[in-house]
Amino acid sequence: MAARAGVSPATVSRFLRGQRVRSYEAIQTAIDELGYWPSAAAQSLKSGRTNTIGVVVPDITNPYFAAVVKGMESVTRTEPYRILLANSDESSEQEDDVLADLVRRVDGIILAPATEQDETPLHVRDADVPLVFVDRDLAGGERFDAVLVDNDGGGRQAAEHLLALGHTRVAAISGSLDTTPGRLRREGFVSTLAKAGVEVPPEYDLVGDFKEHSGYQLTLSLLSLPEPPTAVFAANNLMTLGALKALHDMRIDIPGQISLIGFDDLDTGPLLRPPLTVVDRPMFEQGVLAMRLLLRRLDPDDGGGMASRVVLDTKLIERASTAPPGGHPSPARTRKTRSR
Amino acid sequence: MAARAGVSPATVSRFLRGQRVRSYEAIQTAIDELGYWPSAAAQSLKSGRTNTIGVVVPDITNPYFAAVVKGMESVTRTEPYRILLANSDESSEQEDDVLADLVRRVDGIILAPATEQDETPLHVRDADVPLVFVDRDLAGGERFDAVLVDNDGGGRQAAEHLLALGHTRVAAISGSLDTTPGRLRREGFVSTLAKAGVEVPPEYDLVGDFKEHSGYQLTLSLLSLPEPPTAVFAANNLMTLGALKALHDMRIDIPGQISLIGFDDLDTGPLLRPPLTVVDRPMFEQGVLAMRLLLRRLDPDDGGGMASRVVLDTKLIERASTAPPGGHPSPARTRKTRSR
DNA sequence: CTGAAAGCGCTTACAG
DNA sequence: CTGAAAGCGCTTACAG
Repeated sequence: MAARAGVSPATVSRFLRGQRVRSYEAIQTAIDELGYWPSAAAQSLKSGRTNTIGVVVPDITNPYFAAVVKGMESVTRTEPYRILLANSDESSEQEDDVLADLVRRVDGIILAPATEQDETPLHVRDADVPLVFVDRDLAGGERFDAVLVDNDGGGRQAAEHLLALGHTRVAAISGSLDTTPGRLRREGFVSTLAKAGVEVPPEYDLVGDFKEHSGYQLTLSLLSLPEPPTAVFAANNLMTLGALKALHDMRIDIPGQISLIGFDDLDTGPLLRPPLTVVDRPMFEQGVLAMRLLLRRLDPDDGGGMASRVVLDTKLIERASTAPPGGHPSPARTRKTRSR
Repeated sequence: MAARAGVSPATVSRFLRGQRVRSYEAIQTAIDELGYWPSAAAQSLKSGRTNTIGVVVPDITNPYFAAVVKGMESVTRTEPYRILLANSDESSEQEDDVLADLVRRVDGIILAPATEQDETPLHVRDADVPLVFVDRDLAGGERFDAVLVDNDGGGRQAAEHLLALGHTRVAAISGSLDTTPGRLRREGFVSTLAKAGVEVPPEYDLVGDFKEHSGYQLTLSLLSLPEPPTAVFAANNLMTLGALKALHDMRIDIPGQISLIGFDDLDTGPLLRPPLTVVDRPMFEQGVLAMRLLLRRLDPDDGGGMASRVVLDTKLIERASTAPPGGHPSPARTRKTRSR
C-alpha cells in the first residue's frame, strides 16, 4: 500500500489519522485503487485495544434481552465499538467457556450471569477487562458496575395487586433461585403475602428456570393439585407465556378461574387472550445504561472510581388477566386498560 | 510469560498447541499464576484470521431475526468462531457504515440486506471476505451463497387461503418493495389473486417498511376507506402485530369483519386475540444453514465452488384470524387449531 | 525438544 | 513534513 503510493507506511498512517501530509493525493488514489483498509488486528496489537465489547446474555430470543442488546447497540453505534454477542443458554458452563474466550478479544464485557454463585466472572477483571452486570447480579459482585431493577419491589407489586383483589390461594412459579431476579422476585412476592397473612404453601411455591417450558410444566402441576390456586405469579416473560399456554390447553378461564400476573411486558401483551397484567420494567434503557457505564470505564480519563450500582423501578400494568378470585370473568373490552 | 517459565516464547506457543514440551510443568505453573491468555490480536495478525463472523440484520428485536441469530450461534458454539452483531435498522446507510468496519474485523459476513439495490455488499468480497445472504437477496447477488425462503410461494399460499374462504375484497400491506421479501411476497400474493380474477385495487395495495408502526398506520388507512377490505395480508410479523393493534383499537371484529393473515409465526401466535393464521417458515434453521455455508467457505479445503442458493419452503398455519367474508365470527375455542 | 530470528501490519518517538 | 527503526505478541521454518 505504502509502496503503491510511493511513501512510507508511517506517512500512510499519518494521513489516515488526519495529519497533514504532502502526498495526500497519491495516497488517496492508492487507497481507492487497492480498496485498502488498515488491519484491525495490527492496530489492536499496537494499541492494546480491540474496540469490541463482549455481551453475554442467557438467551437472545428472549424479547427482554433482545431489547437490552438493542439498547446497548444504540450507544455503540456512534462510537468506534462493536458488539461481540454470545448466549449462555442459562448455563454457567457455557458462560465460563465463552468468557474465557471473550477476555482475549474484547475491551470490556457486559454480562447477565447464569447464576449468582459462579466465581468465574469475578476473575474477568484479573485480565484487566472491565465488567458490568446487567439484569442479574453476582454474589460478591458489589465491586462491579451493575444495572439492575428492583426485583424485590416488583415481586411486592405483584403480591399487593393480588392481595387487593382478594386472593388468598396464591402460587408463584419462580425462575432459578440461583439468579438474582429469580430469588428476589420470589422473596418480594412471598414476603409481602406473608405480611398480609397469606402463606404460600410448598405445593404453590414452585421453581423453574426462566424458560417457557418450565412455565408450562409448573402450571400444569398447579392445575393437578386437589385445590389449585386462584392466582399465579410467573417470574418472567417466557414463563408467563408457558403458563398462559398451559391454562389455554387445560381450558381454564382467565381470570375467571385463575388470575395470571407476569413479570416483564411483551410486545404482544395487550393482544393476548386475555391481555396480560404484568410487572413491567425498562428494557432498552437498561442496555443503554449498562453500555454507558462500561464505556466510561474504558475512557482513559476515568478515575477508576467506585462501582456504580443502578437500580431501576418496576411498574405494574393492569390488564385483564387478573380479577377477584372466583369473580365473573370480566370481558377484556369493558375493563379499562392501563397501558404506557 | 515465557520469562516467568524460563523458556522461550516459541516453547510456550508449542505447549499451547499441544506439542510435547520438556518444561511443561513450569509453563503450566506460569500460565496459572499469571492468568495468561495468548493475545487474540497477535494471533490474528500472524494468521490473518480473526475467528469472528460478522452478522448484520435489520433488527435484532424482531423475533424472526433473533431466532435466526440464535441458529447461527448454535453452529459457532462448537467452533472457535464468535459473532459480531450489528443492526442496520432497515437503513442502507447504517448497513454500509457497519460493513465497512466489519470487513476489517471478521473472516466472513452474513447479511440480511436493507434493500436489494444497495451495491456496497457486492464490494465486500473485494476485501476477500466471504459473504452469505440470509432472508433477503441482493440484485446482482446471484454469485453469493444465500439462504432464502420461497417468498413468492408464501404470498401465493396466503392468497389461495383467502380465495378458498371466498374473499374478493383483499388488501396487502407490504414491506419495502426494495427488499426481496417485500417485493416477492406482494407479487406472489397479488398475482395469485389476479389469476383467480380478484384484482387488488391501488387503495388496497399499500407499502410500508416491515416495522410495526407501518402495519398499524396502513391498517388504519384501510379502515378509513369507504369500502374497507374483508381480508388483509400483512408482510411480516411486526406489521401483522401493528395491524392487529389497529384492528383492536378500532374495535373491528376479527375475523367477523376483517380476516387477517400474517407472514412469519410468532411465539405468541396461538395465544393472541384471535389466534393468528400465518404463513410460517423456518427461522432457527435458516440461521444454521447460513452459518454452515459461511464456515464452509472459510474452510481452507473449500474448492471455492459455485454459490449455494438454498430456498426453503413456507407453510400455512390456519388459526382463527381468517374466516369467510362477513361470516359469523367463529369463537377461537371451537375452531380447530392446526399448529406445529 | 528448543531457541533465535523473521515477520504479520500497524503506530510513534526520534532524527532529519 | 517524512522516513527508518523499534516494538506490540504471537507463530513457524530453520538450525542446532
